Amino acid sequence: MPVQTLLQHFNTITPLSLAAQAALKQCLYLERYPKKTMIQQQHRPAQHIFIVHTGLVRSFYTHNDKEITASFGTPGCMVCAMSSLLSYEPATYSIETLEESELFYMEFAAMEALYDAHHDLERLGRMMITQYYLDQEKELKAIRFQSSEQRYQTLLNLQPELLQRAPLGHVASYLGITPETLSRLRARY
Amino acid sequence: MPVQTLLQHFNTITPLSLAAQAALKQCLYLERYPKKTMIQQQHRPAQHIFIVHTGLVRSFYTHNDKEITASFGTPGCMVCAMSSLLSYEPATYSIETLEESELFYMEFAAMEALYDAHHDLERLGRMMITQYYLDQEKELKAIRFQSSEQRYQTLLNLQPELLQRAPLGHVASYLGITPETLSRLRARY
DNA sequence: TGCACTTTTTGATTTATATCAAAAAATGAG
DNA sequence: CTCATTTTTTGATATAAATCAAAAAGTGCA
Repeated sequence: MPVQTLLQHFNTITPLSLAAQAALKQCLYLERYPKKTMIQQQHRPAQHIFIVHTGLVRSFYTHNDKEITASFGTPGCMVCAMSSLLSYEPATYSIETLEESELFYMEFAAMEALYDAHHDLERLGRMMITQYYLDQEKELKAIRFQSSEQRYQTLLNLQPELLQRAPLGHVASYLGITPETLSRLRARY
Repeated sequence: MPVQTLLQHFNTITPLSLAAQAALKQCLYLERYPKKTMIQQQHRPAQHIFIVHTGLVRSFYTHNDKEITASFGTPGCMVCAMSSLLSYEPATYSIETLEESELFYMEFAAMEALYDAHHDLERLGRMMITQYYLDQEKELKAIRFQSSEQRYQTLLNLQPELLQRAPLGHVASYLGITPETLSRLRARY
């Protein structure tokens, strides 16, 4: 039963009471989506948090009519239009599956309602956003101080399969470089 | 009584019970520091959160032996070695006053202890780190998509006084450019 | 008040990566 | 399977900003 695995995972972030776990479980759904399904549309209110169970998704936004990949989601990853959920404004991010995927989802509003009733879930929320902050800080420093080549190599070390499974253009914008530059980097390993 | 103003400010972020306010008040201290005082040293454990009451401070880290200004703190700003507080690792950030300043400070450990006792303070913590996340996201996009000149002009619009009060080199690294480039930008307004 | 030291300015050169352009390869619908 | 469309590769050129270098201006201490 996969929901149980997910709760287990949350429990390692911060211990959750049985009541909190039960309440959370009530709000979590698992669904299968075909390849190339848009599960969150730009300009519509962001409502859901997704957690990848199987498959591959990406979140992206547009800048000067170009799609910029913000993140890839592999099993275990939480993917959502974070800034829109947090600010309650229409989403600037879209999310789509790149492969057939099974995703947990829950209403963000439901999560917020649970915060009121369960102090430990509020703590979970705090710790998760904290982790997002720390990861983003790393990303900021990578963009500022590392060359295209260094960022490419980091990805190659940490998630080599992404370069096979995701189109080059998506990976390029994720790394903050043009497809041409990534193609050339790849040519000389 | 300035602590009262600060509590008021927190109250606008999320409503705090009187008990929570009283507990928080117990942990808050106000102190005056002369210009150029290091209030947080790199490599030492980060222990405090500072909130600027008067004056000007900056937080910075070193990269390739160069100091990089991470943020400036003006009255109302919270300044801390955030990532070290959150990760419990020795600070990679230093913090110093650029002018004589009055700062509120509190032990981060005390804040964490208060989280256990006061759900509403945990919420305050969650909402504050959330705001940090959203601000950092803006910064990341500015670095990725805006030119030096655009970032300079944004600063000029939002905090023109910083260019008078902080040394050019500090502002340059804050903007992610070299002092030479900033000097040239400034020359042609 | 003068002198060492630091910061800022100005100029010349280099460089990484974007942009523009077009060919080659891959993909997918009918 | 075939053709249209999209993606990737390859090449030539442009450019913003870094780097290197040195002069000028500013700062503070003795």
